[in-house]
Amino acid sequence: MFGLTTASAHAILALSCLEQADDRWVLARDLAACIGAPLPYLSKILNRLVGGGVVEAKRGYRGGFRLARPADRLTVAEIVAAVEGPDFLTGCILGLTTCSEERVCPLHGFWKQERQRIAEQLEQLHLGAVSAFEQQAGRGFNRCSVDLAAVLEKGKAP
Amino acid sequence: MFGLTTASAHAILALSCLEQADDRWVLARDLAACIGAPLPYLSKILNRLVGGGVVEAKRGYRGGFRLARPADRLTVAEIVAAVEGPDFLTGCILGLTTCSEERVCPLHGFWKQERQRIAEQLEQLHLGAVSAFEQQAGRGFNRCSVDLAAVLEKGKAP
DNA sequence: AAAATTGTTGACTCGCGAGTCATGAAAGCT
DNA sequence: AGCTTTCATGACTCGCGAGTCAACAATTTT
Repeated sequence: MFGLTTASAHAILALSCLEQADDRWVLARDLAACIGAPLPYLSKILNRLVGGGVVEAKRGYRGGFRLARPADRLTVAEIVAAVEGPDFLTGCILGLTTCSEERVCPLHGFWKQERQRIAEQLEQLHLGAVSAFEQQAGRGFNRCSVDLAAVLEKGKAP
Repeated sequence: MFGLTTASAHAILALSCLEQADDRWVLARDLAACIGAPLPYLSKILNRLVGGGVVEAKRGYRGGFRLARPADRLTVAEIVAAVEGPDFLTGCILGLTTCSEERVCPLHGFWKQERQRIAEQLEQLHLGAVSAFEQQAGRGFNRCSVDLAAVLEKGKAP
C-alpha cells in the first residue's frame, strides 16, 4: 500500500544499469536480463520513460536505449512521474474526492506534510547516487549474467 | 499508490462517527449511511476491527458496535494495522524481496527514514483528535441523514 | 531490395483490492 | 419456542496493475 509500483522499481533499476554503460546504446533485452524483469513488460516501461524525456530510444540494428541526460541531472521524482504519471503524489490519503484545502479530511494536515517531505526527498535523489550505490553494492552490469564488455563494445558508435 | 486503502479510510471515518456516540451501541447500517460507504463492505471492515480489538460487536436485537477503548487511547496506526494487517508499513519501497538490512536497495536509506516518520505520526494520532476534527468540520453524526437522537436513544442499555 | 535486428503497440490473461449478494448464526423480545 | 433483529461470512463480479504474446514499424547491414 505504501511504496512505489513495481513498474517504477523496474525503471529505477534499469536506469541504474543504463548509467553504468555511459553513452552507449543498450538493448532492452540486456537490461531485462540484468535486473531480472520480464522483457515485454520492461519494454513498455522504457517506452513511458521515452515519453517522459528520461531516456532516448533507437530502433533497428545497433539500436537500444540510453539516458537522455547525465545521471546526476535525472531525479528519482522525475523517473517515477514518467512511469506513473505526474500526479502520483497528489491526492487525499483517504481517497476522498471531496477533500480540498477548504474542506480537508481529518488526516489532511499530517499527510500534506509527509507528502511534501517525500516529494522533496525524491527530487533531491539523483539517478547518479542510486547508480553509485548499486555499483558499490556489486550490482548492475558488473554482477549480472550479461557480458558487460560485449554489450559496451556493441553499443559503441560504428 | 501512496496512501491508505479505501478500507482503512472507511474504518477511520466510521470510528470517528462511533466516537461521537459515546458508549452506546450503533448499527453498522447507521455508520454506513453516515459515511457513505456500502453496508456489506463496511461490515467486513468492522469485523476486522473486532479482530484487532478496536471495537466490540454485539449481535441481535439492540446490538451494534462500540469502541473497545476510549477514543484518546486508540491510535490511527492501530486502526490501520487492524484493517490492513500489521505489516502495512514494512517492506522495501521497490518491492524487492531480497532487500534486507544486509543487502539494501538503493532507496533503502531514504525509505527507512520516511517509513519511520509515517509510523510515528500515525501512532501519535489518536482517534479522539480525528473525531474532534470531523465534529468541528460539521461532519459525523451531526450532519448525516441519520437521526442522531434516535440512534443514541436506541443504543442505550435497556 | 532483402534480410536481420530492435523498439512499438494492442489484445490478452492473472491476481488482488473493492464492492455485491445471499445465507447463516447469535442474541433479545414476546 | 418462535420471531425479529443484527452481526458474520463465503461466493461472486468488477476494475486495475502486472505480466504475456504476437504482429508491426523503423533502421542498419549486405
